[in-house]
Amino acid sequence: MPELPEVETTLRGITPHLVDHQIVAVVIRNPKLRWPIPNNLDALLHGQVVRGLQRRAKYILITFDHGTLILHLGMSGSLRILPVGTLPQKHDHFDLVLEDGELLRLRDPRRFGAVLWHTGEVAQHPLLAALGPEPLQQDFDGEYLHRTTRTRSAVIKQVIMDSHLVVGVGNIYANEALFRAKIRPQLAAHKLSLPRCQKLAQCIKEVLLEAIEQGGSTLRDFVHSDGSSGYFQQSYFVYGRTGKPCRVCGTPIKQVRQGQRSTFYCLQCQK
DNA sequence: AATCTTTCCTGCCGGC
DNA sequence: TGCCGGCAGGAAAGAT
Repeated sequence: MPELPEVETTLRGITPHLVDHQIVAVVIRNPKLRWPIPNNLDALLHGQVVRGLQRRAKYILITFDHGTLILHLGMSGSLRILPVGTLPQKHDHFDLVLEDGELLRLRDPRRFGAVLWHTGEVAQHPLLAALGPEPLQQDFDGEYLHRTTRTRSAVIKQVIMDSHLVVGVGNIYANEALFRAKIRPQLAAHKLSLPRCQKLAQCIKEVLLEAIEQGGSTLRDFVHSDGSSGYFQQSYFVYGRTGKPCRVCGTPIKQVRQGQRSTFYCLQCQK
């Protein structure tokens, strides 16, 4: 379940192992992800040097002189740095082998992830071109949220999870941010006042930043370890806590269904 | 068997 | 009537 904080933590973990290193082989064991992994990647990348890594939304972008490798972890993907020769396990679909004896390995049991190649300006890739602002950047703020929700009659939780409006807010952090902002998830987006939009934008930033910090401390050695273990053991205020007492007021946490997703909230704290 | 996860796509709606 | 933004629902795989 990689949400933005886990993608950011992964990016920070793998970056020093990749930047300035040369690709000596690309291994595709199963190309059938959300879209097929291009079968000419080995020819494209052999001998090329990684120039940099970035994150855009939940995409990891690996920059080369002649193009960009775009990775997405989907719902179940993880990336690890391992010594060359480490035996692949069942869902290890893709490796980038480096000249220094390490490799980057993608594991993705549910195969909703992606490995794509793009030449030219990566921001213009069809998957990236229409994305909204990054939640942690300054151009995402209460004024922006207020302005862009005036025409939106959908419920606020759905709207903050819309990647055209703002990227990187998945189900867990949408629930947590709304709790922190004391806003009912089923409120129509256009009914939120400017002050409440400001509060919500701030809370989205806070929950994501705190999760990134926690990821950084709990997953410091994730690169060589068993992947996601531990990361999502952080304690939530509402997510997954149906029927348990609200950590603020004690009222049992309610669970409802919104757009095929579970929503958790406190009837007392959120209005 | 239902549920959970991400995000793109299709089809439909109402407003102008 | 045609266009468009907005919105709901569906789809993908596998573990539990």
